[in-house]
Amino acid sequence: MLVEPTKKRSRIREKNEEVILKAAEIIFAQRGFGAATTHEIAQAAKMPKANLHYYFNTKEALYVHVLENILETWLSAAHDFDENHDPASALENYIRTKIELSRTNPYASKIFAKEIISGAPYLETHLRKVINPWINAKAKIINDWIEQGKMAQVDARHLFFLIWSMTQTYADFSIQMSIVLDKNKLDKTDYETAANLIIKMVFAVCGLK
Amino acid sequence: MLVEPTKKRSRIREKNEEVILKAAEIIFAQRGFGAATTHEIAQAAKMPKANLHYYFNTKEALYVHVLENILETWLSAAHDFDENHDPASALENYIRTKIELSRTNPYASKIFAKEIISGAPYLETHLRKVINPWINAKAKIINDWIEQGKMAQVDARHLFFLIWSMTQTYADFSIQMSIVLDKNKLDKTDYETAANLIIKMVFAVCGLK
DNA sequence: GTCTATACTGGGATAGAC
DNA sequence: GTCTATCCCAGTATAGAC
Repeated sequence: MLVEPTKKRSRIREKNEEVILKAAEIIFAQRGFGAATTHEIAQAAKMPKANLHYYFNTKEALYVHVLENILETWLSAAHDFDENHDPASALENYIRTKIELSRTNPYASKIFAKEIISGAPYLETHLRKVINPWINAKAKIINDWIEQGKMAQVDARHLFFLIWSMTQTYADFSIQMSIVLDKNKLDKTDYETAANLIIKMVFAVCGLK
Repeated sequence: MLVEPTKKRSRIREKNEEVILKAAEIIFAQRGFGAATTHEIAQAAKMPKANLHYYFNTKEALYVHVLENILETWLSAAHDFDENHDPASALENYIRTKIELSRTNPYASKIFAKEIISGAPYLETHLRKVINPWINAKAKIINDWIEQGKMAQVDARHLFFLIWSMTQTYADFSIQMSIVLDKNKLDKTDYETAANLIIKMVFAVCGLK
């Protein structure tokens, strides 16, 4: 009688990998890939450094896992920007979702930002394969809306560049903002003020509402 | 008869420090402080690593010099945003200057961005001392304009957060943009499109023009 | 699966000849 | 002022006991 092979990854592996990924996210956000140390990540995960290498062979493999998780969150956030909505509700939903992501998921945004600023060494392939088709589809939707007279003429790609920058800056540059606003941490009101202001600007330039 | 003391820094020191600072800017922008290596900076400056340490004792000292240069450029760019202008020309000038800085000075923007995203470990003091007073003065000018009925009610600080993000994203995220726009490098037209779109959005939300 | 000890490498910094 | 050789530590990764 054969021993049952482990068909699924063990419970304990599942759990530990999650702890490591969560710790890694924080350290990679603070330091970037190159400056992060496995020692510091291990400390944050409250386990010896050797265990990191047991679950993720190399620092690079760990980083790539973290990046992939981020992209997943990213893309699932963009689900209801489609041609079944009107421009106003599609854009408002999208902006509010992105701001909410910046509030609840600042580390992901920071890692992504550093990766792009560095020249996207680990992400360029993904960008070309995944994000490019995504934005092309969205740009087509916007251009259709423009043709149908539902919104004003606007460069769809540059509009997305600006929406991305305005929403993500509330994660990436939050330290600068708390210094300027003289508070320890941005609160929910700040994110609402931001969302409303961004929506107002985008609506105005799109001739909406 | 005494030997004339070297009253000014030698010509050759002047020259070499400049070469090193220029090389360091590029490498720090790509890698961030922690991941940059003095070896790589020395290569970019076409001199042996030891010479770096001769001119700048430590990597940290070199980084701080680079940061200080950036802040200087930054602040001098904001000179003509004052109460002697009308809101429209002040804002338009400021946005065009910032976009032009992103185009001509992308490394500075990237180093600054990574420093802030990392939690501003080397810049927090400067931010509190220099940039905070700056934005408070500008916010006061804007609030005066609002009181005088020259522009619509708007949160001045958040308006600056958004202008900074929209203009600097054309330096920091230019790699992502060239992928999306399917070109090797952004050209002058892209920066003009950006400036015009940003100005349009800002004017709309401020009730200008 | 966990952990200590350690091998090995790369990088910051310096000594000292030129 | 320049440069080679080198010191030394920090960091990735692994061996091997438990």
